[in-house]
Amino acid sequence: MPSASPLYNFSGINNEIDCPYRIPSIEAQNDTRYSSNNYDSLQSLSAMADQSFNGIFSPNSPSYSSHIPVTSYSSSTQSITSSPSPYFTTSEYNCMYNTNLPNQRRSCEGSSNDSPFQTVLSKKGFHDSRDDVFNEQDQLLSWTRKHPENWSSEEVLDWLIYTGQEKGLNMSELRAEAFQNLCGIELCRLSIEEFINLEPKYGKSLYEMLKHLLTGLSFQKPVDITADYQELSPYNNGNNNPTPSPVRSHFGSPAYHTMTNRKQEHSNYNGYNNNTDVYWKTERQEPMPCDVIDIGPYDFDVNDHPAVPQPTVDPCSPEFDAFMSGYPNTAPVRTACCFPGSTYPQALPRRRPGRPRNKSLPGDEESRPHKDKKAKNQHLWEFIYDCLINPAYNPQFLRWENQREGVFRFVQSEAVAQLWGGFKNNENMTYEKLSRAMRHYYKRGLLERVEGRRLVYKFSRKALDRAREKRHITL
DNA sequence: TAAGACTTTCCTGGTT
DNA sequence: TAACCAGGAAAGTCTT
Repeated sequence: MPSASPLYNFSGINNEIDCPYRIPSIEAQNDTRYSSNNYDSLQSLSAMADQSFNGIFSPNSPSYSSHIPVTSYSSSTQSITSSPSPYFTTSEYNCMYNTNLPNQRRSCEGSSNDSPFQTVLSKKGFHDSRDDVFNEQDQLLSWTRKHPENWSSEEVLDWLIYTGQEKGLNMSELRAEAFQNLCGIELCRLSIEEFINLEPKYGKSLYEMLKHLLTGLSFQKPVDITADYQELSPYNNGNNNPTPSPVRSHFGSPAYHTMTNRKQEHSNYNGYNNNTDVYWKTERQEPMPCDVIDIGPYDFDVNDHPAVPQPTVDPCSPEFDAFMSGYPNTAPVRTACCFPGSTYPQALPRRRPGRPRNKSLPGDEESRPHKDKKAKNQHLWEFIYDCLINPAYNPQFLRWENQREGVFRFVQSEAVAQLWGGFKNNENMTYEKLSRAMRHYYKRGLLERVEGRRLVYKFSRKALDRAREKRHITL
């Protein structure tokens, strides 16, 4: 089985499939200029890594620098090592920075070729592609945009490496591989003793840093979820912020409207407000005025959480068994965020299917994310069905109205659209578009109209039979 | 290589 | 007014 991350290769150690369906944020595009919530990024980041990035991470830095930790795994020592140059700029991305000396730039001529440590860039063969660089950055820093409980096993490692570097741990001694089979929720549930057991030398420090990180987080109030949800949410720390979800606040306007306006908004935006709370109360969605990879904000809300204990699928039911069958050796909580057969998208050059966006729209070329990853080959209606039988998404995002008859309802239509968009590597997906695709199924006899009911659809018998047969579900 | 399937995007117009 | 629904049209990828 391949390693969970192409960046970490622990030979001989089993990795498990991680959560493939994640709501991508608007800033999960090729850069992370789209800051996105009320989480005080700089404060929490400093809690995790008290080294200052000084000018390098200054949001208003005119250098337009982007930074990315660079790590590699040594097959000979079975340990992860960090490049002495864990950062590079995208404007000069053949130049390297020293994490321990954040302001000290190394020679631009000094590539990693002289180093036993492999860099991201060297892994990519020094593609002269800014897009690839951004994608890689986004991949390595994706953990910064989620609650730790939402981290995939890759992101656990990303956090581990990043934190180890920033805390100045001896990375050659850090047993990162011991954590590689843990997803975020499992990591968060580890006791200090278990941390130490996994990593005798640094386990205590890592545990404390994780707890520090967790206690520094603030969470957003769900938009469509009931008060019960609030109470159930493990993130409800009594400090719910009424700030609308950045993800959902983005949903309100059609994509073309966003595209149309973004460039203008961008051009009008005169500075990044470090007070992310204020930033999000203004519901700004435009990019920050520089290409800084902002490792601070967590791009998630409580709705993007796999452990919400509201399953409607009876754990004893055949559906649940079918759902779980793809993960024979994993715990329910973990498998609840996974889908059988799903893997992380491969970074293959490819155009996104469908009609190209109107190039005449202002700002299109700049705001349009680069979708170069291969989308999974699954049909939308099957995706919807899978979500419906997944307690991680039902009833949080969509739910059965009549499971036997195949009638279901979108609870958070835009969130489902974002899930679908994430699945297809298309961050521009909206419910508008998803619903259009759904309506095509009427003609094909896979969906039947449910008159007079908004957000309610019905699988045809044909679709139900096909889906249930494929998943060995009997009702 | 072609054709059909499928999805995405854009759009207009209508309803709630 | 916003959100949703309906469906035509175009254009792309994917599968066979």
